[in-house]
Amino acid sequence: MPADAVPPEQKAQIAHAVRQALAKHGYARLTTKKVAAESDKSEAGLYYYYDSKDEMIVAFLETSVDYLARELDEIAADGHEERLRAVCDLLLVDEDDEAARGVNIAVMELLSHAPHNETLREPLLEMERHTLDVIVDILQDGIEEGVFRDVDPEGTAAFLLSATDGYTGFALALGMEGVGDGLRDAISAYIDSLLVE
Amino acid sequence: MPADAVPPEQKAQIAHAVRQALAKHGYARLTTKKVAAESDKSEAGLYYYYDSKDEMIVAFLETSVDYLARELDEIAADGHEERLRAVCDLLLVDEDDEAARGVNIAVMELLSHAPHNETLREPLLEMERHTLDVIVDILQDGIEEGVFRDVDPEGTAAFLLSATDGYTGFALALGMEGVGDGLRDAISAYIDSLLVE
DNA sequence: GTCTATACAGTGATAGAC
DNA sequence: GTCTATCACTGTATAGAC
Repeated sequence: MPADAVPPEQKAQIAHAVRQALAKHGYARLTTKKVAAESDKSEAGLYYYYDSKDEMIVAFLETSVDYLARELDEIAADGHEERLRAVCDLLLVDEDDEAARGVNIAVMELLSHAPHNETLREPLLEMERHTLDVIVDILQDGIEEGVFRDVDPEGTAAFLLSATDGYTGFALALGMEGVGDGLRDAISAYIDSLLVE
Repeated sequence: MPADAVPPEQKAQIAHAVRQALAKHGYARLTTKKVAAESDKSEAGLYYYYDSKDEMIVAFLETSVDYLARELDEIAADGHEERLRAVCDLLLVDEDDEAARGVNIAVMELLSHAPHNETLREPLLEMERHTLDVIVDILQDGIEEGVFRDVDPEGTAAFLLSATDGYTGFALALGMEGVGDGLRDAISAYIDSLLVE
């Protein structure tokens, strides 16, 4: 079946199973058998809807992109400064949130494998690109309205997104305890430094 | 053979082959056949020295830890500010350096898989821990000597390391062109903000 | 649509010749 | 020490019954 013809309900179910399996086993050890085990279907049942394992992962990624975009969109914060803080807070995964941690680390693994897998690259690129754009927009608006200093929005956004992504990749994945709090404070202080006096 | 009994010359050769294979194929698609293809040995030849594929990867990681530690140690820079800038410059891989890029992305992938692979976790933890300590030391010394403001060294170091790691994971792996320059400038400006007036 | 059974291509690791 | 040959197993994907 063409991937875009999969019924939404089935797509959501399979994406969820991929999500669970990825969080449990990581991408390198992900198998269709493990995805099936997390779903209410057999392996063959999955292949009725998707033609390959990669397409199932793409379904998960597309669902994640939508979810993250909605989360970012629904942030209720007054003013550009508070919005920026809220976005960073959202992206800096709580190390005690077991589920979110596993999924975030898995996405990091997919990201690192993107150079070798064209199929996964596109949805991942859209995910990062969109998040980056959200931050850039906040910065631009804030600069125009005199909230933030006249910094380069693109570079500053890349800095913040790199830091939140990197935190997942090195501190969360390795279980470095205590790093998160200091990092949160440092990012908060950095945002302070972006404000006009 | 116990891993610590492998002759240094053989360890270096195998580590190099793992390095090449990882850069070409990534961790998720790494096979002993591909490692052998990058070396002057057969698959069985590799197993004469190491008892498992994971041990070969650990050999690569240990070699990388040593190499990075030496690079950090050999940085010739006057003063704490310049040292900090040099370290960040070293950690922010040049996107045009094909070889370094591939290896760095592969390490990121290993990092993301660490939660699911105990064997790899230890050398990776040491790698990140050591780099973090180097940055913390520079910051502490600089603060004592009145070069840097009285910031939290741990949090600030975590911020910088997260940013450089994250850059590899999201911008380099996805081939986001142009992000690197803006990020470099933003980090440079951040380091400016750490200095006393 | 969903299942069981299975084809078929690797994969990690070993045996045994040299 | 290094190789060729091979084994047991797992992985993706498909066939065909229901």
